[in-house]
Amino acid sequence: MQSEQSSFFPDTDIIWVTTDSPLETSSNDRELMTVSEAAEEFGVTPRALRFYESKGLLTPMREGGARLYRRRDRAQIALILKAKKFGFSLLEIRDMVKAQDGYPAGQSLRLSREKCRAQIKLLERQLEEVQEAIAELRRMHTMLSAPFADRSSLQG
Amino acid sequence: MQSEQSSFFPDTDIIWVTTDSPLETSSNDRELMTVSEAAEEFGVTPRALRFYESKGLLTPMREGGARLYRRRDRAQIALILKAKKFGFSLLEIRDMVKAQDGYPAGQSLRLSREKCRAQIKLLERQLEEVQEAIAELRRMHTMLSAPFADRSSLQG
DNA sequence: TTGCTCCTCACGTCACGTGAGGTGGC
DNA sequence: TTGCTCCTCACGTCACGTGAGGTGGC
Repeated sequence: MQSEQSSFFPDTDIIWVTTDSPLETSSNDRELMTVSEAAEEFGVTPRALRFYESKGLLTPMREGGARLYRRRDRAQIALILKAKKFGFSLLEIRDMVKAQDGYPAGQSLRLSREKCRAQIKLLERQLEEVQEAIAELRRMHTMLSAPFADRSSLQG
Repeated sequence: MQSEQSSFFPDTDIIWVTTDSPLETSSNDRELMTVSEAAEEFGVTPRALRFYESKGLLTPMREGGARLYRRRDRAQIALILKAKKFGFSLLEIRDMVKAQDGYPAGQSLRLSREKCRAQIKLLERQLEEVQEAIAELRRMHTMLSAPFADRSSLQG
């Protein structure tokens, strides 16, 4: 459970995922926000934010039952969405969130270089799949629609 | 329910999705195959094929309960997987499968040009997302891991 | 009889969507 | 009182995964 490392040089096998600015995605620097406001802010649904919370990714304030999202909660949301974009599951993200606790600078997700590499590989494969699909759909769209039309006179 | 069209020139707003060869993906020209054999052939699980069948996408032969996949069934599987790669849902694919009934050449999926265009747009958006994610992960991987390391001396 | 493949339920998973029914403040 | 947002169940969706329990032919 203890992680003994050099006190000066941090673990080089660990990458800390951060957002450039705590709230890079918006100019909104309000102290507190409701679910629907925060959801709106990040282009997700209130349901999604409640769901992330139920999975332990988020812990907003409460005021008589109602959720209130502080700046740090919103920074956390930004990190979650970034990790999701990277293709990580909510379970993986939860672990990355938990692992940020010991980190002094606060808002950042712990990610091993190994896992980073693996994720790049995974996304690269996805990329190829999508590129192939687009190419084929374009070819089909360009071609005459009917399969018995003479295709030989057309370039793919 | 009736589709009245020019009898000579087929509907130009319809694209027929086909596989280049009935069984392009394999050199296996056996008459009949079991679930696990067919699944193996296409790199999917037997469960997936049974699931597609339960959704009305597939109708293999039966021999005393056991499923037997003819060449046309396997050609159908190839079409389904192609459509899946294009990003269509099984529900959409089912409709495309149903719409192939009136088509004389048999194995092909009906797809409107409009929907084809929309799908290309959708995949293009996906592509950008994935490309951005890869770029950012690569940047992070290249950079020194710690957020308090001096990044200014490194190019992204 | 053992081993292998096949089968049909049927519940689990992942990331939410979608009502249902109820509360709180202007 | 009406209207709006908030809340908590809890079931639905999509594309399968994963046993559970049973059958059939070599």
